Amino acid sequence: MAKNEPAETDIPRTRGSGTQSVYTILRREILAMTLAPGSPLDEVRLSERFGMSRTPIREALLRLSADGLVTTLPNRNTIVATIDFASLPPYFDALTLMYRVTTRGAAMRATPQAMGEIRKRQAEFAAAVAAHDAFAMIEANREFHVAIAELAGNSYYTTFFARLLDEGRRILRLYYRTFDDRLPRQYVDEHEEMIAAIEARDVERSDRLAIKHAEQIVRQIQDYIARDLGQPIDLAAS
Amino acid sequence: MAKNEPAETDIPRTRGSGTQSVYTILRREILAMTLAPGSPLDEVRLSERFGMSRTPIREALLRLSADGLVTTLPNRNTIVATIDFASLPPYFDALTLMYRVTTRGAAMRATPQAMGEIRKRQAEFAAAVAAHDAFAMIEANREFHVAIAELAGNSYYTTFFARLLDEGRRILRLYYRTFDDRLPRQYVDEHEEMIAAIEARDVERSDRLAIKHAEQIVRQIQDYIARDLGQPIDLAAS
DNA sequence: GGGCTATTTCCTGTCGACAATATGTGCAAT
DNA sequence: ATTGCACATATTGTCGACAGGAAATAGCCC
Repeated sequence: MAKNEPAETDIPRTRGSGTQSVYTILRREILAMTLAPGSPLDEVRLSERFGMSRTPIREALLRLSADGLVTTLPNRNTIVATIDFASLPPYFDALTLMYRVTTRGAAMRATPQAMGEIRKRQAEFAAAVAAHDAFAMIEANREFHVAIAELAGNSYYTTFFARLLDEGRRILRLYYRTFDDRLPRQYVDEHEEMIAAIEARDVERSDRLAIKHAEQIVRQIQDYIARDLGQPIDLAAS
Repeated sequence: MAKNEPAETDIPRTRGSGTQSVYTILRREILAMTLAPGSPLDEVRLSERFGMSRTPIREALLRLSADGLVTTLPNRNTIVATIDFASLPPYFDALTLMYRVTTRGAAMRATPQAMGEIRKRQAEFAAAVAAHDAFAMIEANREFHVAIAELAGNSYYTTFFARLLDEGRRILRLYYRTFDDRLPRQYVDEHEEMIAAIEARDVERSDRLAIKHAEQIVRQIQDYIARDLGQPIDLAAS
């Protein structure tokens, strides 16, 4: 890399936007796995990259740390949070529960006009699947479920669920990396069923669909992990 | 206040402990309602109080902001987060759900030695009730339920639940302020029942007790709010 | 040559200062 | 008296610099 690499933004940014933009960019890169888990995040290097002082960088890292996306090693450095496969079963439990609670809640409060946002997200999801764009699909999936959670109208659930879904984005990214373009049309159909059940205000059916949807995802990822861990380890590489 | 008020700590603190201690102290004061909701938190004044520069103060405030305990008004100041009574119903929903999930989970994984921590917390809770110490009781109650959540072994639930319980501490503080020393022995008994059900690994009974316990708390606080809002407002005070 | 210790180096934690912005205040005009 | 604008003030957002710790390196003793 050249010595005087121009910073990411040379236009003088507005006051207060520094932390925000760094946070948003790093967050996106972490979730997209552009920044691999465990990668060191050097404050000085980041400040050079973004063309600002270390202070806004530090604040962005602090926010990421609160989100659980990075780990701060005191007096040493900050690294991208690693993915702990041991805690996947609890993760799936929590995810399933939130799928259920938010879908049930949405079914209880569904109104015709409130379905618009959800349908829009579903359309984006379907488009991403059709375009074989795994990244866009994962993002649209998150937005779809968050939209349902917002309809349910409990901000505690929405916040917690959004966090779980974000954490899951990295795992899904690992998962879909293995079969790049064969994205599951099945999820699109399941989403459609959920929309129908919510719109019909059928709470119990929504609940069953949420469970089914969650089980689907959990099973697929567990299969992937089992397959992956079953593969012979290349001892020579160490 | 004197001009050269000595700072809270004059001993030179160890590197990295600045942010941590400020965070801990402010957090405690906010949860104990020593710092009233809406109180302004001035960085300069805090830096004078704690005898350190604004930087560690800012980082502590940032962490509190991530916890939802303070609200940052951009380019203006930071205030202690207000209590939004409108969002109490969703809060109670979430709290009840987490009571249930963690108690069920604990009942599924109960082992004789794992009950020790829970019993210890319950003893502290009972002692606080006997001593008519509302603050200690609220804190012990939180620790009791977090201990159950930890036995359940799902860190996602534990984290979320702990956050909910913390947020509830301020509401409970409002509540118990009204009848200072008449602390409900009833909760002690309910806790005992829960311990027994968990130890017996009776999941369904644990669940029922969790629901009952949650309903109890919700009802009492709702009564309190209804009573409070029903009281005539002293217009002269404005 | 190997293990222990001193030194160096890199990076973070903290500091004081400056710049930008929002609120409050005073004045003038209607 | 009230509204609008300019100014003053207070508080945050950002910066560059320095100091303290931990890992990496070099030196020393065996």
